[in-house]
Amino acid sequence: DKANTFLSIKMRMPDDGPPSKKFKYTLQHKNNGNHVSDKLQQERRNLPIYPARGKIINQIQRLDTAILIGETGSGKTTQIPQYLLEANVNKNAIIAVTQPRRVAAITISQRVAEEQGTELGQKVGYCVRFEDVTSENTKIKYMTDGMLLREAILDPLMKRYSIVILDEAHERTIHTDVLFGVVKQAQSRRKAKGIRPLKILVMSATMDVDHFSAYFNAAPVLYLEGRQYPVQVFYAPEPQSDYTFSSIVTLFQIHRVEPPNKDVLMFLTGQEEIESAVKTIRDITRSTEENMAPLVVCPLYAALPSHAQLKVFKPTPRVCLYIYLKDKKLTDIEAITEGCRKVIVATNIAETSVTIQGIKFVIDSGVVKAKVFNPNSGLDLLKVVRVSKAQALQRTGRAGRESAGSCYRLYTEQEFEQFSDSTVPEIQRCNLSSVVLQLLALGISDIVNFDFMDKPSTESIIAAVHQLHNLGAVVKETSIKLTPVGRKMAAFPLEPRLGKTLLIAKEHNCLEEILTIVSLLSVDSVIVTPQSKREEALAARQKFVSSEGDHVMLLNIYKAYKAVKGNREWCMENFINQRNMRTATEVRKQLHDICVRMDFPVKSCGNDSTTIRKCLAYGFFMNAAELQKDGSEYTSLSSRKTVSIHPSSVLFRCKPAYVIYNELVKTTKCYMRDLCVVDPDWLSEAAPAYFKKKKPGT
DNA sequence: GAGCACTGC
Repeated sequence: DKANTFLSIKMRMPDDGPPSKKFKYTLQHKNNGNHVSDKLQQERRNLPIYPARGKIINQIQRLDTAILIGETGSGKTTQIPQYLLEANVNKNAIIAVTQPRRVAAITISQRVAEEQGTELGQKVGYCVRFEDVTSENTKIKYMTDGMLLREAILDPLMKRYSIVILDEAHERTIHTDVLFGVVKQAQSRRKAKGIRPLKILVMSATMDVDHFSAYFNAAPVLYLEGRQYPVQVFYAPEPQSDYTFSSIVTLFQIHRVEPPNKDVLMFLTGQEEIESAVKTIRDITRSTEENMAPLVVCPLYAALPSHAQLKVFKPTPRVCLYIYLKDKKLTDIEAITEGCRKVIVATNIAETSVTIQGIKFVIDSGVVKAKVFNPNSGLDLLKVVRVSKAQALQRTGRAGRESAGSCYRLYTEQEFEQFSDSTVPEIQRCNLSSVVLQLLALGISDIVNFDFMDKPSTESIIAAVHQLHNLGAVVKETSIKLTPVGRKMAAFPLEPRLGKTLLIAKEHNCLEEILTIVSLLSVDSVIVTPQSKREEALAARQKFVSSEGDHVMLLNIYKAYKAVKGNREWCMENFINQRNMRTATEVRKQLHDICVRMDFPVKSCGNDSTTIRKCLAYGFFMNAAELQKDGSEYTSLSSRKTVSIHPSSVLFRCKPAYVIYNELVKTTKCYMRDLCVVDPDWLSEAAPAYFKKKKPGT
């Protein structure tokens, strides 16, 4: 019945006109087959960045550090490394170009290799986790920011690079933020030591230029012009109480008046909300009496199976003519026959990670689901919050990538003015234990005074150091120092607790099993429980269940998965997410290789699950809880807070006296997720000092 | 008896 009111929102233009000049043309990457060079070279010369080529080279030639502002797609990411290479600004050494995402590093390097007329992995290559496609001939190396950071642990001066380009710096990923300080330090140390100079190029699409420049010792800023398409912005005339409803209303408002070949991108917050909106939209199109063009509705979020994600990229099909022929004029039909409309209902995955062709309309709810971290409680909380102005702008820009478009903001202009300018950098929002461990491994001991562009709070740094201290990774002398244990932990791409658990497993000769468990804990859940087939899923899972907890069950699942060689049908039948299982297998292989390199004997303890649980207790003693006297709930041993067993755990409805858990999530209650039954004696053995006041089980 | 934004090593 809500559907009948869908003209209730009237949009109006902002007083000062659309902020459309911000949005620029996007380079379309096409594979041109065999006759590469001439056509590709011509395409390169046609890019808006091309006329600025000489100037850019000159500037970078004489500068140590430069900041380059240009919208995504101005061609800067593909062209600038090539310009520098062609003018040999890199002096025959390697140019590193970082990207926040794997897929970007891979696809961009493919394109650049093509433009250079070389095989990928030769002059141009890429390096991301699990994949190193470079050789000794590689001069331009695209890589994830996290990869360069990990390399820096082995070589803090980054000696193999003469130029480091930090691309998409405005995204402020935790890795880019740490790299800012690390490259700056490498540059000045190399200068002091008389080693070949290191040039730093920071590329960003941000408006926050002054902040970047000030941080890099007033580095000059180069601006890039690009082609642009205007996006008209509309605001809601009054605050909206139900953004999902308003989004759907707006969609149909667009759908009734606009030519149907123009697709719509709608931003909502999460899987459940998206699926319900998709259903509502489909129901309305089915039940309406109006002659509307058909709508193809596609949900899009990261957890969606990849085959369903691919639907988004399919060209929108031609329209079913018969719907319109009966009472429409021919002129109307012409407009309609260009295609029916596709509407994509997405999370913020469509802001940066996924680019869809043909979007002319964006509907922005103005909200996003974000992780909020509280350093005092150590609790992560997933909350629906307002987007930042920068994020809203990013969403708006998605409407103008190929031609002019429109963006409907489901908030008033006054509300927009209240949004924060930019999203709080990740480094100020999350648990820092991994970052602190990495910085210490890089030889940086004074973390509180490290040269961050935006400092994380002192409390969160102290909390991280504290955790590392409890794990025996650091000692506090005159300064904070990494112990041999901490040094080994830093070698693994794992959060510190999991890294420590591996080291313990080595001592207990059960690395074989713990490698599996740790890998499964560090990827997204491999267990699927669809609402519609809940009973079926639980029945299928029954054969893996263990009374000792979720970790042992995960191990059982992995063994069964390996026994059928990762068979797809088996995964379907057993409600196992094959994609995440494959990732876990890759993680395991990587961790295994590191163990071998470090001369760790990878031994199996067979079916001795007690040893496995003991290792987990030794590594996770900070995440332990005891059953309360009345047997109803648990008390966390570290914070003395009341916590409960998450209903997804195999231990739900069981009442073991002591458990350790992988993580705590706060929703309606404080829930422990991924639990393992432990003996209280193991906890006090693991950390006698930690449990000095009260020994568990006494 | 609950509910899982998005990346990355």
